[in-house]
Amino acid sequence: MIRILIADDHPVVRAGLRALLDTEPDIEVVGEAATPQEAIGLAAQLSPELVLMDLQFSDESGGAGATCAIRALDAAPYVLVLTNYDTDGDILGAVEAGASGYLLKDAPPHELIAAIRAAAAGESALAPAIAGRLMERMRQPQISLSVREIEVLQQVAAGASNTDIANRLHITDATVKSHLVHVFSKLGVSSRTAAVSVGRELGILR
Amino acid sequence: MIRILIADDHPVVRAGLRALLDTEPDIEVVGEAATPQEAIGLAAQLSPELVLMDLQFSDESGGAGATCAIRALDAAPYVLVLTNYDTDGDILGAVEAGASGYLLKDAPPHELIAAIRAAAAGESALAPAIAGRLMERMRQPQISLSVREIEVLQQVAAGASNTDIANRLHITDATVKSHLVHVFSKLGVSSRTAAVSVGRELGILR
DNA sequence: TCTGGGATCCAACCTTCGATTGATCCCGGC
DNA sequence: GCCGGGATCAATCGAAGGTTGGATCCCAGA
Repeated sequence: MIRILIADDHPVVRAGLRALLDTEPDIEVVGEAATPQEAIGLAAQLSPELVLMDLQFSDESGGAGATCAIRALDAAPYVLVLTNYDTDGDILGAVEAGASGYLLKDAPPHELIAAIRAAAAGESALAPAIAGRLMERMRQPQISLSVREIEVLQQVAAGASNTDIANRLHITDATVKSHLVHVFSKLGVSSRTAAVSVGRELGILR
Repeated sequence: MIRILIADDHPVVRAGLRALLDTEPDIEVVGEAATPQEAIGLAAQLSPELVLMDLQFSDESGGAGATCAIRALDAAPYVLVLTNYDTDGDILGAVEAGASGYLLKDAPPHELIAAIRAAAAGESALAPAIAGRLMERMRQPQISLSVREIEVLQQVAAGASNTDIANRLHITDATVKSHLVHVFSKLGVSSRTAAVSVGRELGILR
């Protein structure tokens, strides 16, 4: 019997998961959490074998932190991330936080249940689309921006002009441009708007 | 007995809605659709009294179009939009398409069921948060971009240059600039990146 | 030790963007 | 029918944005 805790802020999704999982004889849903905090508390209290964790919570504190906290518990349950989006940043964040798997909510039920069994057995379960993305990311050399470059890029994303950024960061606009050149080069683009777009995809920007 | 059609591309959500609604004696789920096209077809075929419609479908054709098509049917069922996000653009699109109500997926079940009963009775049902937003939007001078302007803005957000956009939309860059001038003016900005930033805040961009 | 790479800074060029003005066509409402 | 608004295009010009090149500083490693 696999004992499962569901953590999702949507009552509808919780009901759906429970309905889907109740048909499986070897799976038991032992609790439901509507917030990341509640998830951590219930995970410690109920000590399930697996936590089905949503990444997007309405209070924006996110499921990644909760995943991290749960994985740090004494009887650490496995965490299977179940989310709507397959952006690189989210995936990487979840994996780094210690998730055993990453599924999309539009996955067919049998895939979801197979992933649950795999994760409960200690294996890692990635949706095929996700696995592909991770591989692709591993293949290409790490894209890492310096702190300053990220600061500049954030200002750009907020709609600031080069001189705006220069004033706010107390440097000249020549320097801003210089930082941007490096950002462009690292992200493989050649305009500020494209940089913002790629930055979002990669999870550098929120 | 209220006969309902569920339209959502997530199996989990469909199961959840069905589970929640099955407990209500006067509500019957007569069908489930996983795509907007299927939703239109089943609505015509089953002629339910109400369609629970998701706005975000994976194939990006969107639930708004389906809502419009369903409302144009002979025995037009009411459409209750049920979605994750409360961005202004989505709400307005749904209301314009003829939705009787707009609910968020994180709404508590009793609220959902109350909304279903209200919508089936021909009343309009808005989640309180949504209603507030609509009110606020009505108060401040309408910011509405034309379809073409939104298309251009989306290209800008993706990082395209004016000539890129011109090629993709099969117009000249003079026209692109013209559209952008209007966008800037409507959004109260003076650069493409700022336009993207504001566009995101207003929910025009996703 | 010194050398090379990375981060930060700056300056002089060239290109693109945005403002401005003005024009035509089409469609729907008064 | 006339008017307004959306979509289309053109030409100009100054101001941003992007390119190239070079400067310093610091730290790790040959």
